[in-house]
Amino acid sequence: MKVLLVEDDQFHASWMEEMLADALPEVSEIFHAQNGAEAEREARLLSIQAVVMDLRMATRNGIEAARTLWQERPETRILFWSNYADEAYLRGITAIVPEDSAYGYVLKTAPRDRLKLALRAVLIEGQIMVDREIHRLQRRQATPWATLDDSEFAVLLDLAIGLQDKRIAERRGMSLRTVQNRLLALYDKLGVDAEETEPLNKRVRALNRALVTRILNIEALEAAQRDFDQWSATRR
Amino acid sequence: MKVLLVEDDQFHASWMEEMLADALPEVSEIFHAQNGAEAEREARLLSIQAVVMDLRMATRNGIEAARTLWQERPETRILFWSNYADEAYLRGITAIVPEDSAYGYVLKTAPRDRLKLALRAVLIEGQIMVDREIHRLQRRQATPWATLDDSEFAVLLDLAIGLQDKRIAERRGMSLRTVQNRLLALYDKLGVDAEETEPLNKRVRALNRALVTRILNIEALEAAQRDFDQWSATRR
DNA sequence: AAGTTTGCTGCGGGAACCCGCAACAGGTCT
DNA sequence: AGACCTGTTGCGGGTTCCCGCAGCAAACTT
Repeated sequence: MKVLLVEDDQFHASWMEEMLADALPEVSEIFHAQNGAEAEREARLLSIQAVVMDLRMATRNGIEAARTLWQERPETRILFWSNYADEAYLRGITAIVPEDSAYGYVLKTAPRDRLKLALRAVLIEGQIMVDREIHRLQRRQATPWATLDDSEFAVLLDLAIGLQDKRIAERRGMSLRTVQNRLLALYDKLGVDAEETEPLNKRVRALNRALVTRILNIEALEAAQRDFDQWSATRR
Repeated sequence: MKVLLVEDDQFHASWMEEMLADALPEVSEIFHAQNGAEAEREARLLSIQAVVMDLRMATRNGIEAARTLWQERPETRILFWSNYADEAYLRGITAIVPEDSAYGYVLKTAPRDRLKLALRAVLIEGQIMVDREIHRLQRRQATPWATLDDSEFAVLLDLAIGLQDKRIAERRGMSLRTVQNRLLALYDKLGVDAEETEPLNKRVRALNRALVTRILNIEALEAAQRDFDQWSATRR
């Protein structure tokens, strides 16, 4: 079996190569890409069906690359491997994973055994496996058990790129007042104004809280901007 | 000479150890800390005067640790060593570096030679050395040569944590209108509304742009929040 | 010395935002 | 069927924000 390793940090790359050789004897060849663009090219060229993918890379990040890979060959198995337990990454991934594709998400800080387990589960067995740390680390200060639903998350993204209520309403096909209701829910769930003595600018505060709690990260902002630009181009 | 290496990624740590041994024969002992808190403890205990410090760490980041170290022993020489060329880091550092202290900032992607050079320049010679990549990478889309001055940056931080105009004015000792003038300058320099077709929420947009251009990062938000909490505690 | 620039400030108004109140639709429970 | 919950929408008003206009003082120019 051929495996493509996408990772721009050489130390992590060589550690992972070693790990692959150790954990998966059925791997015959390991290919290596330094960024998302290379990954897309190599996967196409070599008919890769098993990938270990870093998320944060300089030129083209793991989620974008994965989207392309899955568009071209939905049965590709991808194990995402990241330093950060950002919910934004997880949402980004689950938004693009095709029906019945195998994928996984492991932290780079995970112990050796768990990583090996994940490699086998995802790349060989075709299972889905997500490091539970990712959920655990969240919701430190945000009101607990308050998960954003998809429509709230969509509004959060629109808020984050700076759209006004009216624009969000247009884009998402809601009335102005509904958008504002979503925003109220967001302010509540993100803990805006909770136990604050002074009044704050709620919109900015919501973005701030979303970032600090890792519900969003900067890459998610960039991705949201691209989506919006694309949508707004088609609409005129 | 004793050197303290503060780094929570084991691969990077062992690479740096090797690099230190190779580049600086005058180093007699290398100590190792996994995070900022450990670093403060060990430096105090061992009278460390030369430090190589990662910036992004789990429990206590490099800038906070450096502040403590420099408070206790201002002549400490610190080489910061980071994956990211965020202007926010650089501002954070220059805000806390004492008069005539030696420090440096090198990217982890820097070639071997440049790293060795920086190690020697900062730790042995006591010079100041900043990787020029850091400035180069900035200002992709922000209006060029538009550097924020200190008071603008301060207002940006206040905006970022969600303060309203009136509060910012109180905190910074400016009139309301002056704060708003600063905000106008910020909107301009950050490229808010530049070549946009639709009207946006300027405050949110400003924060978004500051993050995307790496003038701010999430850690800077967290730090600003702590500063503010502290300030607001003393004021009542 | 008179003119010019630059930064700080108040005033005022239009737009956006926050949000309570109430009406209404569709689904669920008793 | 009637009571009830939940999500959507309009209305209205108090607040904050954005920003043009203008006055003022200090610094700088000619």
